[in-house]
Amino acid sequence: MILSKSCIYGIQATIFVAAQGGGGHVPISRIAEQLDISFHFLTKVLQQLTSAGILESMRGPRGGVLLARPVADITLFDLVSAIDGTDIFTECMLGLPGCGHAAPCPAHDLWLEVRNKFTQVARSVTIQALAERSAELNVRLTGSIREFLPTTS
Amino acid sequence: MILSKSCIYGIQATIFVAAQGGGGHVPISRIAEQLDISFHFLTKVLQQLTSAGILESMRGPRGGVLLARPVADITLFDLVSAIDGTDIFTECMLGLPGCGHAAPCPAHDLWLEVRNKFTQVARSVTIQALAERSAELNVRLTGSIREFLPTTS
DNA sequence: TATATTTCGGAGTCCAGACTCCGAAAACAA
DNA sequence: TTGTTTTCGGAGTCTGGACTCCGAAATATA
Ligand code: SF4
Ligand code: SF4
Repeated sequence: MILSKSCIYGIQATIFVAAQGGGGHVPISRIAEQLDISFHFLTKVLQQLTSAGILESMRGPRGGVLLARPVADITLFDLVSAIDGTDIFTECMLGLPGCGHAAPCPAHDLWLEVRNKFTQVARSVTIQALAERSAELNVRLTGSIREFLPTTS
Repeated sequence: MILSKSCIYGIQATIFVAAQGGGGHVPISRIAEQLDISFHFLTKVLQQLTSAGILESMRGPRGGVLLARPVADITLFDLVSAIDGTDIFTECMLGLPGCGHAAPCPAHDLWLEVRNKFTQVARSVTIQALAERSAELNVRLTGSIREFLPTTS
């Protein structure tokens, strides 16, 4: 898996919050319930996003989290960086050690193209785009594929 | 890390074997020593490559492993598939579940481009290309970067 | 044949990521 | 104020990947 589970949960949750319209705070318990993620675990992931300035949180009744910035201003790159770090955008995908210290291996230019395209895509995909689509078809965010299968009963 | 440690070790070892010219069997103990990899661990990784038909092994004195196919015929794709599996070439890099069952998310086409480029590069990079270069500069394969630094003593 | 060398195969240890559990602090509502 | 809701923070458990260890099987050489 390219991205960690924490990261995927963070992305899903952020999309969900964005799709709620931003009227008020969304309690983490509801996000966890809707997306079928462990509440306690999701709590810690979203704490990372709040401390990264992507979400704002409030405690108490009617508390929860909301987006700290405009939806069009939050990209996949921001979320991945905040949770998994930026290594994935800077490391060699090949993983061979000792890079950049001597002449590059023959695959270098090709890998660089892949990595740059990867980064460029992550920077260009906004939460807004993802949220609009996921609002149309309310699927894609829940881990279950059962709802896509025709009901035989 | 995109590729597992096992996979990276397998790639490094295969390059090393290829760089030896293919005269005879190369003992795993020597590969492990030269590349600074745990011998017992590397043994298991190379067993995967032999069972995948990429390497051939022989026991006993003057035993070891050698390439089962021409160097120009072994690609990174082969090695990664044999050790880490093909998931990385087929999965969504985003990791969102439920894919392909309903309309794709807005990022789909972009991610597909990245994944296809990734696969294409992996298929086009041969062990021959990597081995030639690593034979020139005998570095790049050892994990240590000490040898790249100027010796002050 | 006897012996040294080397891969083969399985079992065990160690650690980080994934996930759980519990209590405390903050904020709203009655 | 009192109680309820909710995030915050830390500590604990579980699992798979990374790595170690040991004995057995195979093979070349003397
Ligand atoms: S030279 Fe480039 S492609 Fe080769 S191992 Fe280093 S970063 Fe990766
Ligand atoms: S639709 Fe495409 S990009 Fe979106 S989650 Fe699925 S595979 Fe990934």
